[in-house]
Amino acid sequence: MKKQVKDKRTAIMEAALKLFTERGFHGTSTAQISKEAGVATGTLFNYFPTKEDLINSLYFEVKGRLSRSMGKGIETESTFQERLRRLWSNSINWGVDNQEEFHFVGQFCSSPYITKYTREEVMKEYIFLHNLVNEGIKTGEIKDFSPELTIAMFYQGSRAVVSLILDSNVALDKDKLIEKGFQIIWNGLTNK
Amino acid sequence: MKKQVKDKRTAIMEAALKLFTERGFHGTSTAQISKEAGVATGTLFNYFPTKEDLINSLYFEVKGRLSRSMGKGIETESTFQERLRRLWSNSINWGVDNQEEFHFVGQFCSSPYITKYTREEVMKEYIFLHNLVNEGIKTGEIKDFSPELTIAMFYQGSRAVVSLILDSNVALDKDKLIEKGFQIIWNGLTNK
DNA sequence: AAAAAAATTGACTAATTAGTCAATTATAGA
DNA sequence: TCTATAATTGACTAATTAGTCAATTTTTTT
Repeated sequence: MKKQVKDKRTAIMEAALKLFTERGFHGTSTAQISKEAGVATGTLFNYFPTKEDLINSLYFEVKGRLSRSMGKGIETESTFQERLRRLWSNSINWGVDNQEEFHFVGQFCSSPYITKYTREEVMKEYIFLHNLVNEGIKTGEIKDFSPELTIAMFYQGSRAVVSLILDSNVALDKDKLIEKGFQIIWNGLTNK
Repeated sequence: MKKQVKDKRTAIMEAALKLFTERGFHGTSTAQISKEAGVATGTLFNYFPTKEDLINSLYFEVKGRLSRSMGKGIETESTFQERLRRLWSNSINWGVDNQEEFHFVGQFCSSPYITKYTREEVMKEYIFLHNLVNEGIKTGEIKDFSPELTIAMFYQGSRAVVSLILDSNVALDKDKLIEKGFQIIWNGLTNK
């Protein structure tokens, strides 16, 4: 008895996420995805006209989830530093709690299958990050490096910490590592 | 008239680098690689028993080139800060000057085609980096975060700067960006 | 120069691919 | 209930795939 499929579109995306991450884009056939999702091969093409559409939709969806996780609760923080720290820990915790998504993004963010259009649409979901950084620069809380540089260092830094936590086989203190990473970024962006 | 192929193995690797980066691993056929390299399909399998062997050899080779570029000239620098700065600019300049390699590494560093063995062999090429960081920690020049965290933040930070330089369509001052990036990392790792 | 060894070739194969479409089943509106 | 519309199915196809191997060419050794 197959597990009941509530929403076939979702089932297809979940199957694709798993298989693309495991075996790559062309390494995964549409037949495999359909089978894993519990639908017929034709059904996949009802929801996604091509395999490339599927991975682009998936990429957009996953990056959207990340951006929403990142922003969770920042409005409750009172200082700029606390807001940035929250953003930092949110990012890292998302990666640790959603390994499949984390690796998927890492594998496909610079892959040729993701179109320029998708990349641009994804960018729009991260405007709040730009706003926050600009605010910090304006109030002088962080130094005036270019906002793009600041964001890129912040984002890649957070990915570095997630990889470190995931790759490590010894049980290390996750929260301590998150805080240490934040110290590096915060000290780097401010300058006492 | 085909351009003369001095070394077929090299030609195959160069072709594979270009095509894998452009179209992904399974998106590139061995026939395409052979054609691009100017050899017969059978020749490829003389040098690399399987397609997976080819990409693993290529990954090892490219990461090796990066590590050698990174280390270039550090022995001539007199202070720890200058050695780290040199490492930083070497990394970034390598990425900017070798875009294909840079994107290849980004695309395949967390891909399922690269074996655990290859990853471990690659790691060995970066021991000098660990040594340098440990030296800096021991002499107190940088703060005692874990060496792994330090290296991960440093490496991902340098990749962030390369991406920023490559993605930017406006002509921005590369050297200024490299120096700004270094300030962030240096301020982050020390704490005045 | 002749013989032996090594490198190179490309036609070939069995398996797999993304995507189609006519037929079937499920859903919704009257 | 009956009808119309929408969703789902899976057998099918033309193209492509990684890898093989007997024959040929090139290089090395004597």
